[in-house]
Amino acid sequence: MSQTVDRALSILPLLAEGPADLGQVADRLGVHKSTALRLLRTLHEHGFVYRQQDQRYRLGARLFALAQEAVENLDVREIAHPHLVELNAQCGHTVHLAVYEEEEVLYIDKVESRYPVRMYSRIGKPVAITVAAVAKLLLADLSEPERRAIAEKLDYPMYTSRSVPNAGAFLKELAVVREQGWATDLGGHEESINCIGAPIRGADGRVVAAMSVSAPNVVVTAEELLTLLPLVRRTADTISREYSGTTQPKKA
Amino acid sequence: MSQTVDRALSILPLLAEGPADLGQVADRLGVHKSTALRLLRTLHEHGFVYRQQDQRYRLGARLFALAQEAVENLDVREIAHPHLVELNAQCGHTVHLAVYEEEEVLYIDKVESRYPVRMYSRIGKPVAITVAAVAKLLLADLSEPERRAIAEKLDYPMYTSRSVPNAGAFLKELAVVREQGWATDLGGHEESINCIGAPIRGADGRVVAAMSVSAPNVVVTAEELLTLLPLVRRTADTISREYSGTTQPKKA
DNA sequence: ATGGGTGTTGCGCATGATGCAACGAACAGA
DNA sequence: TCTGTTCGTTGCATCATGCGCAACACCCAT
Repeated sequence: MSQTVDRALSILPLLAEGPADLGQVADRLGVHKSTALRLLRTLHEHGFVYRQQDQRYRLGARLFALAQEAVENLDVREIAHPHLVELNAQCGHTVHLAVYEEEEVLYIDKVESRYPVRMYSRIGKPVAITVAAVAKLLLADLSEPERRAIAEKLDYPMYTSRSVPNAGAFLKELAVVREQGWATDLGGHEESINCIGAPIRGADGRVVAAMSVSAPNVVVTAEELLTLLPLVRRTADTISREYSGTTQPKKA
Repeated sequence: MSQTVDRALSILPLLAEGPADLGQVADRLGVHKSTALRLLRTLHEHGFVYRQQDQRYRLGARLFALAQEAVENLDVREIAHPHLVELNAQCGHTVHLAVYEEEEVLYIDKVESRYPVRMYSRIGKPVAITVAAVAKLLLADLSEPERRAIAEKLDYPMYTSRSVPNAGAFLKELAVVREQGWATDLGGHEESINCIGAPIRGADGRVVAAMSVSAPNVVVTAEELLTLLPLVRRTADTISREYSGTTQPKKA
């Protein structure tokens, strides 16, 4: 791995937190100012970094453009979106779509609840991987050795008393999810929020994405939420069919 | 500028065109395969590229996550403020900046008039949503069903005889604003105060904020205020450009 | 003037990025 | 099964390149 590139790339997440001046960047990278300057200049030439009048740097438009293309390459999102909206119209709760990539689970789409009480989640943000229903669905589809490898590597923060506590419990949960074809998170992330999810599969049967419906206790109980399971699974299946059925969007 | 970083960054736009294998990347970069491999590995470690099953590389979802985070931390106010001050210096009137959030329009910045007669408004305070120019601009950008939903939910207090009286009139007004790209409030909130506003847009063209200039009749007439429209729009556009990070000018 | 805070430049040194060549794995055809 | 091709990967010797330093330029306060 290349040291120079490594440093340059480390600048980007740092700037995502907010604008920073040369000194701050150099400090956080642990390099000399002149080094940071050279890196920033290179990033700047490629449009990944923008320099505002006060000379501070922030992320540039090019990055946003690339991100746009990156997400367009995830064509599940495009196909799924209208169905997520429709599901939200039917049940009123928050709907999420997530994918697994590089040992992380990321939300890539979200339709907000119609109820005033909303949950905090951010598309593009890594998911609480040990408890979220979508994470369980995505990991459950990995091969047994992969599942084990990841399960052992993870931390198991006890967000609540009902969070998955350790690798053993997690693997057991994944086995259940794998078997039954759907997943829940009953207060494992936030005490008062329940969640049910279903997998979206590609033509080869592999899970390519997962979706979930979340709602706080104060709106519906866990049991009531579970009555939505058939609807959620039906929606996921519809998306799966459309995703694997239609022509390949790949160009020659 | 750093050669290594330069090459690494050049890979990303290349991958945006579609997945590519090691050989293709090396060729297009004009470097040896081993070099390309090292660069790709570094990009991979940072999650900027993703390796699919067939070993080909494509852009990683991490890019999307990064951009998402950056957008959230982007502070319109910070960027807009100096421009608002300058506009105030040029015209002397009160300048407002507002955003739409959770079915409310909030003032988030204000530069006071240089004239002794000031208007009452407070940063952080909800705006008179049915009449203020900034509110019209922000709501006009919502989707048609959203606009209608909100219009129906609102109250239409008759602050003055020229206040917008009902949902129908409001929706009609929003259509006009949407079409012409600017908005006014001529005595709709307080009898003697007029106001013109323009939208500030993000990289995707969506309206992220709105700004306005307000002045009482006793200082300038409505017609005189309207002569400031080009200046206001120009300022808003400048802020939009800066906010979305569009900077070609390779500074000399 | 003076000092502390920036960002910028030129330079000599050695680190670290480079291309090569050899290797391994997967595949296809004979 | 063998043989040739085409991938990705690794170790290594070479030297280009990125490195930190120190000096400089600039802006603002005092």
